[in-house]
Amino acid sequence: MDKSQPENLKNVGLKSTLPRLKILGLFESGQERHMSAEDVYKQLLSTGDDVGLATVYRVLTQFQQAGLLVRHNFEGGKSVFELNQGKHHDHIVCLQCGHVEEFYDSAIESRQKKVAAELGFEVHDHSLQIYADCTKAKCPNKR
Amino acid sequence: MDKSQPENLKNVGLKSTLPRLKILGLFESGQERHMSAEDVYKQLLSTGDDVGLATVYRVLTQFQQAGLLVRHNFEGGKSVFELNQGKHHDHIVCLQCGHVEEFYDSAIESRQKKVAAELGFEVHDHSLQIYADCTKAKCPNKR
DNA sequence: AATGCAAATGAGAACGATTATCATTCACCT
DNA sequence: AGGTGAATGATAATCGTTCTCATTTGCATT
Repeated sequence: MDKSQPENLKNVGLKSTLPRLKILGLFESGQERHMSAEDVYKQLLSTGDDVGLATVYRVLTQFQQAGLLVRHNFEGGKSVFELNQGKHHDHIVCLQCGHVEEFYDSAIESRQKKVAAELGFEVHDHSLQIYADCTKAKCPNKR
Repeated sequence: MDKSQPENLKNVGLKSTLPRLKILGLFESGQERHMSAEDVYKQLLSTGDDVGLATVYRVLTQFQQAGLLVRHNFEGGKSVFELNQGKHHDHIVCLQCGHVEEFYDSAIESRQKKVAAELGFEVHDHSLQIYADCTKAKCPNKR
């Protein structure tokens, strides 16, 4: 199984504490790929692995800064995190069910770099979301 | 000059009241293209055209729903609005000074449609922001 | 294995952006 | 001009998130 080795945390300069191991383990379990702080908090509560909400927020931010997680700001105000698996991608978010699908398009990526360069900007990051209705059967069509 | 004709509001089904005319006029004045609710509120205060903050929020949302304004959710939590002038575009946001530059790239647009279609989604909307450092002299490099 | 200490945690207060409530005021029709 | 339902403004409430600070914990050292 996946056991979120303490080494993972040590390697990025974070002391391996119980709350941090539980939170990382939750992302590594692969149950849910995209989770908000609230999602993580409730998930841990439900399994009896209580971690304070403040700690969840702190740890998620630390993990993001350490590069273990990636933060997304979709519509709706709240931040969503996912495990950073190296390969950058963008998202399509279903407006009906909230389901998130990932995609990568090299043409889009390269055009972005070109456009920014032409305007005299040095790109740090970008954020692309497509909001759509997912027409597939698997869409429960319900938030 | 620009006088935000009452007709503009009537046409979209909104009673033309003083607060609404002032807010629309502010966007039409072209002083500042991208403004948050707070920006609008302060701007109106500074010219003595007092409008309650709650009203600013309400009116901005109504204008967005009516299609007069477009709402953007850049990083940083607060919503930013701009006059809807028909032509869609994306944004580059300077992480130093917060300056916003607009761009449109048809290659990016068409690739998005294609990608979504391949994944079985019906696109409603999309949101693309490039976060960068603006290297131009005009950048005050300060938030 | 016991000790010490800085770093991490948790409970709750505080915060910033936004929305809801509700009494008062206004736009507009007759 | 007058009546009425919609719009406004002051304020309370809400939501996601961060801060504060007393207590606990990881872990290196005895």
